[in-house]
Amino acid sequence: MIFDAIDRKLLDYLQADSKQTNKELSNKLNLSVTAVYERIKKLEREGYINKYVALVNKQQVDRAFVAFCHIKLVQHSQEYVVKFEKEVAKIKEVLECYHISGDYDYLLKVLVKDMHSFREFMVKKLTTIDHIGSTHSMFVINEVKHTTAINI
Amino acid sequence: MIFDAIDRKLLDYLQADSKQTNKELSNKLNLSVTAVYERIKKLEREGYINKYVALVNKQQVDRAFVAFCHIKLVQHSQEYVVKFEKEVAKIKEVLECYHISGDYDYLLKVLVKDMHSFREFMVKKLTTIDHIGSTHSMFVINEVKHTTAINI
DNA sequence: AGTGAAAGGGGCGACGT
DNA sequence: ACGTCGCCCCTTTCACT
Repeated sequence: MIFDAIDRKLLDYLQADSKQTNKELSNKLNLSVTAVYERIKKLEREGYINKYVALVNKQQVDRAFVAFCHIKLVQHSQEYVVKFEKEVAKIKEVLECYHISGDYDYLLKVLVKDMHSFREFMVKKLTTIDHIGSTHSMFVINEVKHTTAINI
Repeated sequence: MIFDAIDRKLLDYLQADSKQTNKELSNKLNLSVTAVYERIKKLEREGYINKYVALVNKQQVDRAFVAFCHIKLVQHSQEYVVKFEKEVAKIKEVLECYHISGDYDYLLKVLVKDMHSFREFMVKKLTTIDHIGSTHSMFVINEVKHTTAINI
């Protein structure tokens, strides 16, 4: 499949604002509305675009406290790993979880209301998962940059 | 302003799929189309919804290699901090940058094509920024969970 | 792949409850 | 705050290039 400079621009625009009309996009890209429409459908069909979502302001919904948690398992057997990953994915405060290289096994991004809620999260949710060896938490002091847009 | 259970559900639906029509949403919420419309406009107006975006499949656009970089500055003077933050925000491979507590000052999320591109990124982009003391990189082996949706 | 016209549906405003 | 009505515009398809 062809993926040219126009497609790249289109993805750029859609990653910045998916509510633009095809007409607006057609102006920016110097194409007809139908051409834009066809290209977008192609990008969706071929899996370039996963989905369209609304991004919520975390301060507004009382989830302004962001923490990253490093986690080490006591053992790395298949059984422990699978179980941990299954359990952690269920926790709603955990937006992201990565199996990573380095001193720790996992890195989690956690969103809660405040430090008190974080304590609750640690005690009642995270550390109730079996086989966790040790954890190390880092708190976000300031969000310098945060985008969902991949620059292609 | 009132923010009830229906608004919560609405945000939930829109965070999962923002391309749903108000008609579909009205069915799920047992409301009229206009009521849904008014509520969404209210959520946008009050800043609950920041924006609507397309989420791109990183494997499809050759950015499947994800790394987290810890960074320590040589000094923490206002000048160094401001300059570092300004420079790092400009780098297109850096999707996220957080000022954090702990041993290191910053945590970066970096998206590149492969290990070779990562090296290029480190040598040509990141470490050319002044005042960086030390860095520590962790590579993502597996993405266990990754969502943009905040569970309210 | 791109264009333009035509049909169908949804966004959005006015008004009513 | 929610519901009904109606217009306009956008999405989507079709025929043609």
